[in-house]
Amino acid sequence: MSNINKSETSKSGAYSPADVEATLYQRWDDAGLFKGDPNSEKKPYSIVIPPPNVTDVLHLGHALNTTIQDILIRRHRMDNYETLWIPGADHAGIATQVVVEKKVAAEGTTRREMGREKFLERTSEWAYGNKDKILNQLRTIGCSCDWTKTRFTLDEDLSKAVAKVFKHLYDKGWIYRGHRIVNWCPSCQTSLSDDEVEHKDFDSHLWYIKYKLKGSDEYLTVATTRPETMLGDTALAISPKDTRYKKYVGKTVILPILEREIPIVADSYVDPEFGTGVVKVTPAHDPNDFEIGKRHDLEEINILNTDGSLNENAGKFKGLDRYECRKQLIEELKKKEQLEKIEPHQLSAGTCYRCHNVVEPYLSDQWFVKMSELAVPAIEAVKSGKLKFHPHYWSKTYMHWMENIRDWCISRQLWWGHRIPVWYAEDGTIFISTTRPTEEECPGYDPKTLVQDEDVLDTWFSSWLWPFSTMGWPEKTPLLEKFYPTKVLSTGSEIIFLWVARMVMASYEFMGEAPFSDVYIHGTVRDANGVKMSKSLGNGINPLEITEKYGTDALRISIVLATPDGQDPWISKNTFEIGRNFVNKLHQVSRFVMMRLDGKKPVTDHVDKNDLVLFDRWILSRLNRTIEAVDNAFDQYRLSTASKTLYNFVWNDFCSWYIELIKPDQPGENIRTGSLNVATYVLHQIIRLLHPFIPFVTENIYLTMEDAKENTSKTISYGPWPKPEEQFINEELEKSLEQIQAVITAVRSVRSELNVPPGKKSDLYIRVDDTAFGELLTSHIEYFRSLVRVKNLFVGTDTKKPALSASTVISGAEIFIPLAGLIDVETEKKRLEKDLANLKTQLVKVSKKLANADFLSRAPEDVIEREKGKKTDYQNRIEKLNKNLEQILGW
RNA sequence: GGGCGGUUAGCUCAGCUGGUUAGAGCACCUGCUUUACACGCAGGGGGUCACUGGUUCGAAUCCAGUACCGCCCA
Repeated sequence: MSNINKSETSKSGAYSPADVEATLYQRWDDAGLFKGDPNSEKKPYSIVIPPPNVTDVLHLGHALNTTIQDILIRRHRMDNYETLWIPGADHAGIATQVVVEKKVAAEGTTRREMGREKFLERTSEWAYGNKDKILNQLRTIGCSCDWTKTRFTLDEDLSKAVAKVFKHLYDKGWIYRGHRIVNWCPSCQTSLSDDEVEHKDFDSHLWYIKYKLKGSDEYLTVATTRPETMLGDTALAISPKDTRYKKYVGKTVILPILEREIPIVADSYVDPEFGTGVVKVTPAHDPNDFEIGKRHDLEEINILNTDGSLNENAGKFKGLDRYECRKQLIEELKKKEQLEKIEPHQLSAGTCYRCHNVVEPYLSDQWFVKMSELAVPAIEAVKSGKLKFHPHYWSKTYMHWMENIRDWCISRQLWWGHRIPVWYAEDGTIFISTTRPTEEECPGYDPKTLVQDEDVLDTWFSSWLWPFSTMGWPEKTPLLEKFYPTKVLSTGSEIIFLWVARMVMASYEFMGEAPFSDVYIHGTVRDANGVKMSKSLGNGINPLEITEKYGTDALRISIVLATPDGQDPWISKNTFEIGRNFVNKLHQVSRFVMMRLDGKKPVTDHVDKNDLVLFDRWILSRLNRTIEAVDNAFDQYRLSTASKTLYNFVWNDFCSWYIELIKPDQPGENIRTGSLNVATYVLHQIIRLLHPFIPFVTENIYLTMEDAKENTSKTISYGPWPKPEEQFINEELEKSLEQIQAVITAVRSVRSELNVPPGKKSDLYIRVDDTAFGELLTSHIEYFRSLVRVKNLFVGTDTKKPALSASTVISGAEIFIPLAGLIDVETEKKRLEKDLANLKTQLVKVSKKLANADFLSRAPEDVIEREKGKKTDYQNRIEKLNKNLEQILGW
């Protein structure tokens, strides 16, 4: 013990996690502790990690999310479950390609110049390197993932799953190619699904443009938020109900600048209240206009290149960026007096979730998944309670999305990802295959003439299979057999649609059941001012710096303590002090216990019920209540509550009360053997309960207690997980202890307020209301003598108040401390008057209640009794205080 | 526009089935080299529970509305 503690305790005496953590992690990993065994007889408990994307570096959000998962995994590993936590990463098509394209650009080349193959080589190199980096960072925060099962969405097995799923859905008619308006990111130069678009509000304008009627001086004014799209206008539209414009339907106007003749149509989509009631119709650049165009058989004119610049259909604006075009076009309209006015306007526009540029509605041919039928079992799963969200209200968000589900655009105009397994013959016939079809696979066609789709699939099209593709599906693997479905998915609310919902749908379609029974949604990490932490704002905290400064355990417990169940945590750098302090406290108290054991083998698995004093029975009662509360919190996925419960038990009940009470009066004396055994037992239970939260310090204490630092087969990781034992819970006994605590606190308070030097001891006179309280005190004074600095204790129902003594009144007793020469009459008087005023307020309250006939007739009996008891107690104490005050005034 | 959260001490949060003298941590004030821990110990100050109504013998807690903050969807 002693030499071990030297290495882990710095000069100041504080715990030094750096000396412990890396070694223990290595030890666990080497021992194969994290491996999930599909042949095990134990009940399974599995989790798949929400794969961080390969462009990520570890941030506090990951730390929170993975700590939660590790807590759940470790808790169940201790509780005799066969646990499996599958780690991995996803290839993040858009994000990764953007990163690598930037690097390539810095070298003066482009992906097109490099060619597909070379560019992908380059991307792989970077992505695989970064993937290993971030997964290694998870080890630093103690994650007990089964690293032998690390998966990546582009792995061969997972790619097979993707291809199989594509073919299955295509054959079912649920994957189709559509000519549609999609969200186009001109910066990433790819389509996006609806869920990858983030809507943001912008201060913008409404431009009112005049369209001249053909062969007339009259004109119609149109209000638009995107004036440049007028270059693609192929009609104007009005509401059929709008009498103002009815007469114009069927006539034509001249499109300003391009001078194209376009018709005026009536369509019920038009809101007569918005703008002027006349809208321009641009079928190729607005989803609603696209629908109007279909209804009226309008031409679709695409005016944009893929990079957001104007194409040849824009006339003289060709080649200009969309926003430069807007500027010049407005100037031109002004010159031509075809701009009526400009009004300020709040605009909500979609932006790309990867690069945050404004996306353009863009007409193109893309692959879609039909979602309506996939959603059916996924909706039912939540309705029937097979799938539960924690906190439960997130199920409403999920349901709303599911019930209004729209088809999913899954093709991306990228190179990094799963290439769409579609081959086209010259006549448009389609064959599905990841590799060039063989002659048998395309009868009647020459395989050599087939051309594969250029595009790749949305990354989420591979991650929606994650819970089973990582376990080897479509093969029937032992892993799937043992560990599927998983138990719980832990994630933030922002990917409920993108990922969680889709996993549920895919799992029902391909596995026939939900991928997990519980979804744990944790908060989003914010800085000290409540602003979301983000790379772009630079307000993030690097978890690795925290582990260096405070230790991994401190990072973990702090972040869990700081994250309210179901809410967003606000975290600053000194948030982590709470965890550091707690970890140190635990280390210190275990050091104390070990020192007192003085080399004796500790009893850790039971207590001798025949050798217990009041305090021992009390801490056992508190311990078992704590175990119950912690289990209860775990059942409800309230990890913050669980951690706080343990924090309070350890710091207050165990350290501040129990240990202090069993400490011998004199430094040299031994602790009573029975109590020392209880302390050891309780400490052992504590480190078990805390191990999921702070695995390192608890394992370190365990190994020290077991004297097993050199024995690598020993570990706390396999439990047993403490179970509550009803027999130890005793409310009466807890009440007795509360009475003793009340006396101790009252004496301390008096001494402190009167500035009695802590070293000065005094006698203590206590006049009790009943003899039971008196006996409780006299029989236990030896245990708390040093806590109240008492020389001689005098207790009785008729104990006299000694001269010149301070007094204080608690429920059931009057306490006198003779302090001649230390009492200032004014101070003492003020103290008593303050107490008196307090009690009088309470008495008024309770008296009023008891004077209320309605209360007496309607409130339950026990409540009335309680109130009566309070009244008597207050009156009692007030009377005593008054007497003491009178006496003081006589001094 | 629709939906979902939130509003309790200076700050971050508990307070779950209505009855508590409304709690904790941090911060603040006082004292302390007390036999593990100053990353500590002991004591103390600090709150009209956002607002307005309602239900009830009784509301921080339940209901309705209002205001403000945040998120999601359109």
